[in-house]
Amino acid sequence: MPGEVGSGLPEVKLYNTLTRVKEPFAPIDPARVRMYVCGPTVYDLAHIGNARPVVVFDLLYRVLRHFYGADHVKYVRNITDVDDKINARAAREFPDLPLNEAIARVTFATEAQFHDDLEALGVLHPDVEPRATEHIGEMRTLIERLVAAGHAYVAEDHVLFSVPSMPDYGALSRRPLDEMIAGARVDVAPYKRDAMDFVLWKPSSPGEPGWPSPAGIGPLGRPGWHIECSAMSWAHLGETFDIHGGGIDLIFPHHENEIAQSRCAFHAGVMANVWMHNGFLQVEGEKMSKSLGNFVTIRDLLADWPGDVLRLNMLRTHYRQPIDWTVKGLEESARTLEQWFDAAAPDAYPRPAPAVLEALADDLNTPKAIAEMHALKDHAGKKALGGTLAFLGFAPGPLRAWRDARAPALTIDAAAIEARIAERIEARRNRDWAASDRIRNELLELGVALKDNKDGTTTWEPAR
RNA sequence: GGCCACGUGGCGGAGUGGUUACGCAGCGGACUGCAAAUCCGCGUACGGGGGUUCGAUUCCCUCCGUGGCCUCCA
Repeated sequence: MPGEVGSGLPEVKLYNTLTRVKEPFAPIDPARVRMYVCGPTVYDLAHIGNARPVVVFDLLYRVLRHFYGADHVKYVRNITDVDDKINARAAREFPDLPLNEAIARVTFATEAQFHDDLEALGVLHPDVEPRATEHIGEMRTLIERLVAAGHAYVAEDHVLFSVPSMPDYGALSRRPLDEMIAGARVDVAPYKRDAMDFVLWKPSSPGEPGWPSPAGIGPLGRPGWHIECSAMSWAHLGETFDIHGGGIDLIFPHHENEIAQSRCAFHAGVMANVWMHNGFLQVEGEKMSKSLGNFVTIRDLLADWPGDVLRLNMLRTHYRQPIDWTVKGLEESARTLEQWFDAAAPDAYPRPAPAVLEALADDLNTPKAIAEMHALKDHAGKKALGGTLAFLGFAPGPLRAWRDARAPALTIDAAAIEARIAERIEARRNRDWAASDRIRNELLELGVALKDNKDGTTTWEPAR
């Protein structure tokens, strides 16, 4: 069994937000490693910040598959397709359509865009990609259980989770309840028994998406924000599973509330054993926001860069650190990737070099892994580098196509270049350096860079 | 206001209680008619102030700065 002592594989260690410590990863069942990652709410084009968890947890997925076997890891990443932001966008975008039809258009189109983006980023498909609207039944079941157990109550056709009913609420975000209440800046809905209580289910007005409500509520309703992840992880991974991931901003309230719902519904001590959170992303040193005008979608970036460059740029920073997304960084990433592909042996199997794997096993230390890849390039590790690149999901084709497309169009054809080179070789033979340099400069003006090789030949390539 | 992160050399970015990160840029050398490319080599660092310690960039306190969460958010 991979991972056991003596197998030669390093131990997988992961930083756990629950304990705030890096700990050895021990799956509940090594034959069935289970991971859930919060996917997008499909109301708008995904931005580069959305890409971070996708890329990071794709890498973790690859590492886990390597350690435990591809058939022994189950990765679930959901699509949240019921949400008031979706409703608002749909009403704005398609004011003449019935709301439900407008919503279907928004979610369908956004999900398709998201999948296109991820395709270009080269991430693997999760094993299951459930949609929230396909799991309304599980949500109702969870809510019924919570009401029956006294962890939730009905008020004005809403169902609310009773936070005080859970003594250790707040363990993930480490927020003592009294402090949260003291710092609360929101108006508390009058039907809440406690300011911290959150919505599990709410009534829908006519025209809004609605489903039969739980807990004896008459009007149709729709789920609150957090219940869908409890329902989908339960449906596909069970009551308790190994890893739950997402962006650091989801720690509170989203993940805290997921934990509350799932643990109280199942009377379980844990929902997931390991909670992992990727850090935030800034753009050119500033917070990304629509008002600042620096809101960068994945689609925008893919217009200028191959997906692999975006991937590498994402992984140059450790996943828990903040990352500053810059054009300069992208240029450096592109150059690094080009060097690797130029050096790597092309026919290698997709498998990580041991030193790279060791770095990745240590809480996805990608900067260390990248350093090890540079070492492979420099020494007798060209085949291992190729295998590592393939393991990480990098393929040379798109980068080469991008590089070719990016080079300025040559206004001179290859035969003419060769003729000029021959001319220059003749000039050099005659020690006519002025003529030689003139030809070289003229060609450079035309976008052709000459290289005088040690064997006396001269070759050319498009100037960068 | 409350809570939580982060602050490493020109830039990006790991890591560690005492010894090389790594990459980019820069500098020097080799090669070259001169370059380019390539190869070899080199440098500068751990936000400020206290404390613990034989010794701290690494632990503790504090201050400053940046960012995040507390409301939708990856």
